[in-house]
Amino acid sequence: MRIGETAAAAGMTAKTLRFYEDRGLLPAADRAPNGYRDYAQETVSRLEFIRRGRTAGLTLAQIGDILSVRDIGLAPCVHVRDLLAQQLHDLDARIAELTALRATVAEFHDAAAAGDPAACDPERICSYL
Amino acid sequence: MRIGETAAAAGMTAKTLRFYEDRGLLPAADRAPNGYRDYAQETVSRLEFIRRGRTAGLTLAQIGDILSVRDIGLAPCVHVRDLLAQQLHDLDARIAELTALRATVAEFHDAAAAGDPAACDPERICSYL
DNA sequence: CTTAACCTTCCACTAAACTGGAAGGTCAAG
DNA sequence: CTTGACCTTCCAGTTTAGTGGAAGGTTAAG
Repeated sequence: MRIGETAAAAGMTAKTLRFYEDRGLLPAADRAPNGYRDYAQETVSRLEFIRRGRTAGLTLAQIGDILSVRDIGLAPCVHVRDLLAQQLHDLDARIAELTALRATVAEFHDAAAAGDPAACDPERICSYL
Repeated sequence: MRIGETAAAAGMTAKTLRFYEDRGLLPAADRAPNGYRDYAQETVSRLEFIRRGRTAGLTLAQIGDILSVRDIGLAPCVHVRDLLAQQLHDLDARIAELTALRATVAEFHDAAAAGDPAACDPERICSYL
């Protein structure tokens, strides 16, 4: 697959893939005889993993750490295991923060929904926003 | 409360509070006769809310939107309600992404933990990392 | 009455994660 | 055989969220 096709499959741009390669999140791609990057199908999964991590608020450096562990083939090394345990811990904390935030926003929403919607003219731009 | 004390209570720096004020996330603080900012106790909750949002990966602009709705006093306006519904939807999507990511990392971790930790000398820096 | 720890404003700088654009090569279609 | 849509490298600019530091005011403690 060429870079544009691969990027589109992962919902990214070709620029972003070159950037990720530069940052070490993607291994240097194979090259076609004409010099074009040639990606394997699995690259899309890798990119989707990166995207999930980004959406979750991880930095590219953190995602890179996780990927480098995966790339090693999951050697039974205490350091690798501990790194992953740390990542899990961080993710749990992040999920807890997000859940707390959701609860707070849900309270705001319920209070707003309790009011009479007819009290606000839908034709007019809301004067508050 | 002075700025440093308030910032410390929320786990931030005074610089960050001034920055948030500049960006409209904090209303302009009352001033003591000497010109120092004087914060109310509730400011800490507001800062904690901002911090939760940041940890969750929201931008300051998104957090500002939520806060401005809260500041209005939750008027029963369809637009306000819809904005909050959208925020809830976004938060749910983010929680789902994060949960999926956690599952993937947990798989890596379980595979790594299944190996024999004794196979790696804890004294040596892990050769893989 | 000076020192230290606060505070003030303002301006510049940083890091992360892209994004745009220039200058040029490749290749299938008309 | 040229046009258009790809691709290449390289370098510069943008946005977000701060951080650092200068230059100076305030106040409690020694």
